[in-house]
Amino acid sequence: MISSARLADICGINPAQVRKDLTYFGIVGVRGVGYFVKELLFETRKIFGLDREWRLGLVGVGNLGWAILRHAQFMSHGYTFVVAFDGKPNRIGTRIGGIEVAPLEAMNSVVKEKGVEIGVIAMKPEFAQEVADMLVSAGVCGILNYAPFQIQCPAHVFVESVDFNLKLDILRYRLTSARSRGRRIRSRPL
Amino acid sequence: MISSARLADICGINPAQVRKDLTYFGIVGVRGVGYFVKELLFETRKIFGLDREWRLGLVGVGNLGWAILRHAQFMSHGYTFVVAFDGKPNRIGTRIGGIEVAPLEAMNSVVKEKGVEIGVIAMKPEFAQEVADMLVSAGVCGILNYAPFQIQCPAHVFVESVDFNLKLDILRYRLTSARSRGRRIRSRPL
DNA sequence: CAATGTGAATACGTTCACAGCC
DNA sequence: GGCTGTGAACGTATTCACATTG
Repeated sequence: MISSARLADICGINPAQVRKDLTYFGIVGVRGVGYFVKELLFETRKIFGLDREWRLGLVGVGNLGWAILRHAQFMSHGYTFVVAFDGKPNRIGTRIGGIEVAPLEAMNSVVKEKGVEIGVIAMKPEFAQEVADMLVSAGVCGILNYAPFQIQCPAHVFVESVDFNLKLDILRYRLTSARSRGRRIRSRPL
Repeated sequence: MISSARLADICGINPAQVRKDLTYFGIVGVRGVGYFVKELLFETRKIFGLDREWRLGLVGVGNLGWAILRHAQFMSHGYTFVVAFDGKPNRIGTRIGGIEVAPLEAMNSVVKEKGVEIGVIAMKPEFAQEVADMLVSAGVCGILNYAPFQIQCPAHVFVESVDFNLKLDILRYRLTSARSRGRRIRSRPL
């Protein structure tokens, strides 16, 4: 068993928050004791869709594509890359990490055939929208976009974009504001 | 000039929000007219530390490291990679995109010599902490961590981690909750 | 007793609305 | 007239506090 206090401590949040969140998802504990770890794991995995394997298709097998696949193999949790697509002829037909590299033109049929549910875009930004359109018309229900381009999709397709620069921006902001704060304190100690 | 209404429209938020945020940073507009675009750009760039070049050092020149460098070259905004480090002997001494690859052991001296301010970790998770410690003792003031490992650093060093899986988790959560919501609606139309 | 479940209290972020100014 | 700057109003998220229960 585990208490909300311990969970909160691990996450660095308030115990009441943990309890509120868990009840929101219908997870109840035992008064005076805590929550069943096993139930907690089972339910949270279900909530995040980890109770089944999602079928992913990679688009673009450059450096980034490779890195994503490696990462996926390292910590595969609830998803599998079932196919990869690329535009470069010399890459077609090769296999990376046991996954077949198919031509972009074959996307429509291959997505249906292999049952790809989520498309992962790792292309140059100039092709991102084009590739997204192809994925949508091929019938994926979600897109994970790693290209530095704001892609546009119909409402029924869920899109999440990974911005490589966002965290760097945050870091620079925090570094600059920390410095100017320091300066201000020195000159005007409130 | 540009109005808060137009800025809000572009960002998909409320005009009052834009004005509140801008005044927070001391940016004031002209009543009845709007904000000076030039001033806005100048000030916001300053806020995000884009008014100068940050000197970055890459640690790990595998697929991910390459992808990060490529990305940086593509949209270089306020930062430059001045050096790369790697543990593999066959990579040392080579140059990737005009940047020298130095051995990990040389980090302490090279970071000081080249004036590296932010270290970018693109190593396997098992080496992430070790490399972070090296960067800290070499004197970087910030770390951008791409490895799937929660690194621990002293308080004076700012750390931001890029989680490759977070957005995929969100996507799966949204997809599952959308489906169960749909199911519920069909069986119990409220 | 110890820790949950939850209404009440509080804090916070967002939006409204309008006086003030160009 | 039009748009800013901002106090007040509002809504939502977080935290408190305590009755409740195994």
